[in-house]
Amino acid sequence: MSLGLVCHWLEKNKKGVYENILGERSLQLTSYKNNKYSNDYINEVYKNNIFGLDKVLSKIIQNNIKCYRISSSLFPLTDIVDRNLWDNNYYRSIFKKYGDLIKKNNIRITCHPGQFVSLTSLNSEVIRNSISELDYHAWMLDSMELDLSPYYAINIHGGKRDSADILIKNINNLPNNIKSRLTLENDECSYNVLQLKQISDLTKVPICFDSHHHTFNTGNITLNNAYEIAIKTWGDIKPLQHLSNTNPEEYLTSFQDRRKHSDFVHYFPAIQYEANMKNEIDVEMEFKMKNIAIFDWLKKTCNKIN
DNA sequence: CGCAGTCAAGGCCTT
DNA sequence: AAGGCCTTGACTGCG
Repeated sequence: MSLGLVCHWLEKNKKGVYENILGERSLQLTSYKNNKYSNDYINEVYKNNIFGLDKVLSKIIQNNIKCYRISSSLFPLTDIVDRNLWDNNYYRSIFKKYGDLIKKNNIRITCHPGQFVSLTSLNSEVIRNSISELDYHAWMLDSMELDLSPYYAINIHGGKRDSADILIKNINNLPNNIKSRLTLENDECSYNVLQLKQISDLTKVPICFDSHHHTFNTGNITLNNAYEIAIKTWGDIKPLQHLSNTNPEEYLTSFQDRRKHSDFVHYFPAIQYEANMKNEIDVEMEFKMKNIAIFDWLKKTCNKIN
């Protein structure tokens, strides 16, 4: 199934409340600075999270899901803790095992580092932190021995608007294990598909088309046109795209309500839907209800056909 | 145990 | 000026 799952797999707990089976734990900077975390404690959190990933991988294999975005917070505070706490042979070997499983089952793995990755900031510290964050994601993919290709995407946004020159320069200076996997996603405010196209032409970084974001920042081109432009940046590689929806009841309210992602699928642009049905593109399903939303959608479309 | 307030980070839009 | 949102809610302290 080329509908992609994003990070979490939800299941009902004993109380009937949906929970992420990954059981991801995090660390807080303030507590870290106050020496509340021993190395053992940090290691315990990392171990908990990496074994949580094993549970999710089992689920997606059982359910024939072929595209999965790995959570960016398996190893919290990577850029602050002693690097050896996460970049070591033990965790490498576990990721290697996951990589074998992933390749055996033909699963596409992607990552999407957070909004704090900005390669266009005017603050050099922000650029440094961004590269450090990207390095961590590339390390994960390297440890899984996944190809240096945007098929295994490290997907980011453009950051600060009107900074194409800075973005191109900083992308071209990235280490190869980051750059060769990088993809650029159109966003609601700063970079639409047309703007990314120019950057893509000069960096060879393909465009991860987000149909929801496009509706906020069209660049005066149609969704179908934007779709086609993005598709062409991928060459022979199967394009990666995103789908999310506005909650129907919030359709006419404020910008910030409309940009929020709905729990379930309400609509799927025809051009994306058809390409996905033909298995020409992978579509990551950015719905709050995760796997539940994917299967709810499949059930609904089945009912339509029958 | 449940609950409320809080949490590292960028950049944008709304109010 | 401050709050909310995005990717991905979880942690902490209090009663």
